[in-house]
Amino acid sequence: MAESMSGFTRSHRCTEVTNEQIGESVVLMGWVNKRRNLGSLIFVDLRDRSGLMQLLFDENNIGEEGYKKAQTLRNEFVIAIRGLVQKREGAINENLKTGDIEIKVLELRILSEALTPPFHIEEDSQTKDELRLKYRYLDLRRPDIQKNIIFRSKVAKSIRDFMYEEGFIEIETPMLCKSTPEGARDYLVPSRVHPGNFYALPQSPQLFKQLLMCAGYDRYFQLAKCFRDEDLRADRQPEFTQVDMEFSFVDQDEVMDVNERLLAHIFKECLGHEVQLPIPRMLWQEAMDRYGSDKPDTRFGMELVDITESVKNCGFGVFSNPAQTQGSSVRGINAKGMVEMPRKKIDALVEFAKGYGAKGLAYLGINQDGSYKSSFAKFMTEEELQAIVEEMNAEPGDLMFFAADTNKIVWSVLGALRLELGEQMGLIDHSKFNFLWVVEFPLFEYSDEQERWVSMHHPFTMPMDEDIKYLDSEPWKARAKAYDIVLNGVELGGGSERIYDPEIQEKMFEALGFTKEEANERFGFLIDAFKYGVPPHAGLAYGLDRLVMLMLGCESIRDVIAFPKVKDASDLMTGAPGPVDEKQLEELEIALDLTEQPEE
RNA sequence: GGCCCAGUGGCUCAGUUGGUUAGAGCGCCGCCCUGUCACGGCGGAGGUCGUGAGUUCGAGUCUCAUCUGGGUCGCCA
Repeated sequence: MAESMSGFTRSHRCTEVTNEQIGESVVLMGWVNKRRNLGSLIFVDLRDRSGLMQLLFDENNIGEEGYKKAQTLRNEFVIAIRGLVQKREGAINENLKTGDIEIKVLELRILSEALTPPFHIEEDSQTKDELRLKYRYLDLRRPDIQKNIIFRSKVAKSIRDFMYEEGFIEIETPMLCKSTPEGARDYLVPSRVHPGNFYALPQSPQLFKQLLMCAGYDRYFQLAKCFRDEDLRADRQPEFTQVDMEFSFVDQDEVMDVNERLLAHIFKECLGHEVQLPIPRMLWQEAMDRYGSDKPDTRFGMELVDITESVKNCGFGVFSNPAQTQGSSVRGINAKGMVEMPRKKIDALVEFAKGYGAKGLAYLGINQDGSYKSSFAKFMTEEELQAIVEEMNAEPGDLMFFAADTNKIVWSVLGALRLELGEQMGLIDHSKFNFLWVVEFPLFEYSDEQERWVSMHHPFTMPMDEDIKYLDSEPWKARAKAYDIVLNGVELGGGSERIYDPEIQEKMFEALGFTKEEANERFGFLIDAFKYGVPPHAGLAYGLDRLVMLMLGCESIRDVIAFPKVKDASDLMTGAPGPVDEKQLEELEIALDLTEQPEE
């Protein structure tokens, strides 16, 4: 039977009580973290979000009835106590912030009893995710998760402080939007009032923030919930939070400047870490050539080397054929000192490479005696091999891996292999925060699925001035005034200058294969808005979840989201998504046509 | 949609080449204990080995299917 807390007013959180209060009366409330019953003496570690405080129950202080009640305490009971702060008689617990004091309890109320939880409420839980997420409300009690969630709040506040200071206005944009089939899949919301019509949940507030610039708000920001109906990853959830911002009357450099200072502010404020400014910039092309990735992890080297020229005429067809093909290449990375890698491990890396589209992965090791250990040396002359060794800057003891294919595949394979080897070889310093701007992205990329050119960023991204001429004829050559901010090989955010010239916008739509009617149907309101006076504008958006994850060194964004979803985008705790009543569907005039019968 | 990994008391795990009654630590329950803090001592309960087929004299162990969770490729303007 739950007792009332009436008459009790909490005076402190557990770790807010200090030696200063010795002799004073305090009222604490919280959860029983641990009880140690010594017979005529009971110790209880009381837990709240601040930490732990030891309570002492002694029949001489609390009386016979109170002591009996204390004997019934179990883990996770919610209690309120009144007592006196005192110095510990026994040993001091160095592991606790409050390790040299305790509360001599004079009165106990059991506010809520608790079942034995299905797993221990403790730091560094080894419990399966499945169980943790089903009982997320218990998982969230764990001190390390609480630390993460509280830290996230601190980051959010730090962002708001900075943005307000810089003259940004926080404005909310709608959750119920118009579906625009460009980009990720939309989450759809049926309209009751307009049967057969649907809202879409925003993938980002992109169009609204551009309209806010049209409307003269000058500098806008928002911590915006965004939704994408795509498959999940360790760093991807179907709903996530963006730090979204847009500026008027600025160019790329000013956006980058403000954001560098924002990042420096957050890291200083929340971690006490100094971010070295300015953050280095790298061209997209350079990032791909050197790291095989548009989000390079610059915490270690092992860069890609292009050996296309030197294998053009070699006797190994796997190399010479792509080397002679436009848009293909042969490149390698050098795993220094790894020639002793067992064959089994090498084979595993070959399989790993195949997962990224490679047909195979060639390797060349130089033994200490100068002889080769290689999958292809027998197809080449000594001179040809020597040329490769020289280009790769290799010496005895090294093991090189090569990919030969289209550039796209070569980059993707070696980029992934580099990260894998970097991790395996322990080259990555996990205490580092390496920021990097990647700039001058291609404006378009070819979609094999849609068999047309699509925007790499979005259709409102401004081409680089000197590349506008390519829009009609050679779109693949056009670069964008777009920039990504990368931290430790993770894409933190991205942005661009936007098109505000209707002529260029029209050319963009043409290049993307939209007819005027289609463009009007999808984005008419934006095109119209631009006819009424639009300032040059640019913006950027970060993934807040990823930012917090990286700041805390977490492996998954689920560790910094209070109620995350699992791999198939369902919520193990609430069971969402679930079926709805017939009546609800009738109101929406929706009939289901399920090819697969739903489970019971 | 593809590939890889995992599933054994409440939790985390062990379980040999297929072979008696499936073990441990923690937790839980009971009794004892006045300075514990990984409290200690004694005793106890608790398992259709994710599920379903199959191979076998015999399956936690082997095969197939399936479910659940994780990672990843595709996908993510």
